[in-house]
Amino acid sequence: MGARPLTKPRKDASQERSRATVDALVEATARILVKDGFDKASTNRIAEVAGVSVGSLYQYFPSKEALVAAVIARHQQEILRTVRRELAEAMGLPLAKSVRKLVTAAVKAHRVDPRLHRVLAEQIPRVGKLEDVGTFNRENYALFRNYLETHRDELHVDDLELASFVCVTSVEALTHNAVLAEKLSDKAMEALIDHTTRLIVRYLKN
Amino acid sequence: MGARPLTKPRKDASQERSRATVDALVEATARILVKDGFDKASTNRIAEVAGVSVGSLYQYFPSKEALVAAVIARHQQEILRTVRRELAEAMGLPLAKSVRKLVTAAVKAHRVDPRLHRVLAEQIPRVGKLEDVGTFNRENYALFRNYLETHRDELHVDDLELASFVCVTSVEALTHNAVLAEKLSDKAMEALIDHTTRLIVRYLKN
DNA sequence: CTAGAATATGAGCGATTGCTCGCTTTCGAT
DNA sequence: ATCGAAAGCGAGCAATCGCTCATATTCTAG
Repeated sequence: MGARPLTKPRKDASQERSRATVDALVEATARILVKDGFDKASTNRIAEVAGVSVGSLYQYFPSKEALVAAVIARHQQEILRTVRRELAEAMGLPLAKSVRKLVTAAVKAHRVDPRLHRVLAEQIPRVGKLEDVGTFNRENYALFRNYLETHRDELHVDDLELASFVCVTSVEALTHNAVLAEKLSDKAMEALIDHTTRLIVRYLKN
Repeated sequence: MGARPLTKPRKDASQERSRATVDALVEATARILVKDGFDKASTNRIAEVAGVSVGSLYQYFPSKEALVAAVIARHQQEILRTVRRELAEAMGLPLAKSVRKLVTAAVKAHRVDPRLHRVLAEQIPRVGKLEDVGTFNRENYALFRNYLETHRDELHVDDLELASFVCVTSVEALTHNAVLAEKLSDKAMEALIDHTTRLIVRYLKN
């Protein structure tokens, strides 16, 4: 018993100096992850890049996984903020207009830090049971399901559960792949948004 | 000059004994990948599981990457066989019927070895520049684009390039996630196919 | 039968990994 | 000025990694 989870901080920083250390460590982890990938992100190197000793690292993070978990949490926090901001404006609009808002929101979310997002998407499955990740995805998912309920009378589909899965999965995949292409002009990006919107609206409407 | 690619076999096996060794190594790699993930697949362990010495491993594979590349190639080979079989029957049919065939083909492709497929999808990006992977994806992509050309008059969309991206990405993501859920009944699977077909057909048609 | 080519072996190298622990420095409260 | 707690340090350990190489075994062709 008492096997403490490996993703929780070892102790929390009370003084400001230590909070700066923690920040530097998370930031260094993110930067290494983006620049060189998961494998090259050793604890020694993270500490070095953060300008901190390994010992200090292990004062606040019980494992390498915990570091990555912290990076994920920070990134998701940022994304959720972005999404909610866009989402609020969409709720009142008619279906076609609001779907477009949602798609735009998804694009913006992926643009928060595309390269970090890519690495995390690839590596998250390997960071073991990471309760926050599942929670985060369910939150996104539930948010959209709730949106569908709101527009229920305008929809043709019967199974809202399935419809949510279809929409969220498609939009996520499309925006994810599109943003990672990087070399897209604004023109191309808008075309992508147009098509994605059309895809979803036609699927839902009758 | 002369920096030989790390994914090509070091030498090819001419006798049958050595061909068996190579097979055992690839098979062992696949099994470890599925059971314990990429990180746990050390060359020493692969050799051990294959019932072969590390030395023999390095006679045929110049690096760990080459091993994984071989697993990928074998898996893709199997998938391509599955897809082509289904695809041939779809070409003549009207849009609605043929799209359904294509979606079914995608599902079957993902069902060849779902758990291996998952690991590979996660790890492929890390196996460096792996020319065959890109080639494989483009083949899939081109195949569908070609299909769209065939039905051009039935379509509303103008930009076939973009339309291919939208369709392939969506269907791939939907089937991938659905198959990985694993606990789906046949009933649920059919519903998923229905919805995916509807999604694509409505998007394309006018 | 024999020689040489093909194949197989595994101890072990140098490098790197995640991480510990004894110790020092800095801080805040008195 | 003092002192305990908080924070920081970094040499270095045990484990593991990918991989080599000198040696041994098995095959095939003449």
